[in-house]
Amino acid sequence: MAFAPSGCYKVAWAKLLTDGESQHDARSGERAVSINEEVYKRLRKAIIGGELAPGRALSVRGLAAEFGVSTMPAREAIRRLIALGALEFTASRRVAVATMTKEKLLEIGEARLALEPHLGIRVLRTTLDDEDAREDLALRLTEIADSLEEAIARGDSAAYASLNSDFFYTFYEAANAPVILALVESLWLQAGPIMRIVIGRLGTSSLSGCHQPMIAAIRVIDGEKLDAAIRDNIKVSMSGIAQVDF
Amino acid sequence: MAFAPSGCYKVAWAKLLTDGESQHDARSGERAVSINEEVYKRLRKAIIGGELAPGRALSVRGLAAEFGVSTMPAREAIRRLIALGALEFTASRRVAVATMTKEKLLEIGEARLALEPHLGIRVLRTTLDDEDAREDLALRLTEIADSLEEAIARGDSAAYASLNSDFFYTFYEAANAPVILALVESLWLQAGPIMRIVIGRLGTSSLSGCHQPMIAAIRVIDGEKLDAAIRDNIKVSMSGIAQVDF
DNA sequence: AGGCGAGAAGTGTGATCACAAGTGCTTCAT
DNA sequence: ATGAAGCACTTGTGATCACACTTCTCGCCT
Repeated sequence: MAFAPSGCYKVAWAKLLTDGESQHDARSGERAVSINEEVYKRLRKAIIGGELAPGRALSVRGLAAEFGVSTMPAREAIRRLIALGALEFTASRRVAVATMTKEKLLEIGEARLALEPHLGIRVLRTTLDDEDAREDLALRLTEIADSLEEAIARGDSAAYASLNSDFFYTFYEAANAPVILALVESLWLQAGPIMRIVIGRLGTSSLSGCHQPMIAAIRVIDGEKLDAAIRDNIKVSMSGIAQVDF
Repeated sequence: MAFAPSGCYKVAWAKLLTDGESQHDARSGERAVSINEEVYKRLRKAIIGGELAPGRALSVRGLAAEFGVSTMPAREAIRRLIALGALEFTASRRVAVATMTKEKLLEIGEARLALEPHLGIRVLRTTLDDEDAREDLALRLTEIADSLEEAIARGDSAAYASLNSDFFYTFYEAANAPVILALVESLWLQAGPIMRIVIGRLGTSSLSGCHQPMIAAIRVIDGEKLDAAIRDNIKVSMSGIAQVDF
């Protein structure tokens, strides 16, 4: 009954719904985030992490049942992700994870190349005169990169996809650029599902060390090197996706 | 009762709700678009056209009443526009047209400069070996540009804002790049309201002839000239906005 | 007369029900 | 056994109601 009408195979991330720290509004009542926001965030994480295959059917009622909520929050979360291009309607007006086409892939790569280097430069700019913040960021990124290397060594493509998104999220959030970040997030939401499949198919071995140049460029505050590192990273990802057939 | 709780001044675009060709599904039944889609499209048009001032309060029930629909379609349209950054929550969890800050403005300008030239190049590419399509596009753009000049001559900033968005929409849709277009659309949705105010304040006189270089570049299929024309246009718009205080 | 508190109206959010349309499965006839 | 017709179920969409919270206003008390 994994929030899809048919097929209904139990997915591993179903536990995400229960082990998360959501329901404890009894905790000092300091923050009352809406239910639909919670549903949205978890669904988004699942999509960016590639835990849902492209074309994967979703349904309002199924998602609501899976999250133990009413249909309304599930509806709003789904509509929100549709607006961001992560989900889409099938020919019969049902909801599914957006499928990838060669054209869409080229567009996503082009847009990522156009936008993400700007985030990188902004990270350097915001941390320019705050060495502590810069070093803290580098350390956090190194930590994630280390975990990434472990995932690569294990051939754990699921962990890789999740950690890879964590890496860029941590990095780009430091850019302090919510508008551009939202655009990039939309792109990641669209690329996440197929990315996960590609990694699983091509293996993680060729991805070792991909993130080190970025960290190094941050440490030495070299905008050109950072720009090149980001673009290289995007190109590697996108060319990897392009190798699979749709 | 213009879909806001207080203030409630009658807005000119209220007629948009009634004179549109929405309800006639009796017409050959070829297309049954959902109500929320209709509400969304009209609200989006109003926002991009700058007919709603930044900070303008909206409400689900007010919008529903204005459109003569139930609260559900209004809700979904509002949530969708929130997801795209056009609307936002106020401190008291009410919905309003997103306000502009200097930081957001810089980000929007940066993103537009990063993305829109790509759409321009794609327009040239898609019409490269189809002179008829290219000339047709140029003619349609010229038509809009002529109307724009009339609006400028009249000092009609409302018509200018609407036609200007029509111009770019017509142009960018020819790029056949839905993913990138969606990103740009999000940026326009965020810039629309403030843009309209700026035009109204600074006047339309300085904007004459802004669109001709783009049309000319299309006709001679000159990518570099088109790129420069687009960037110039964006810079003019953004510097205009930057002149006003928030 | 002026400040203030209680109530009324309005808000977003969530839940539930109704309905048309689509899907797939069962079942009956050949 | 195989085909198709019919039915049961699921789907998205829209409508309506309930509820907690904010805001505004009108009337009351000092």
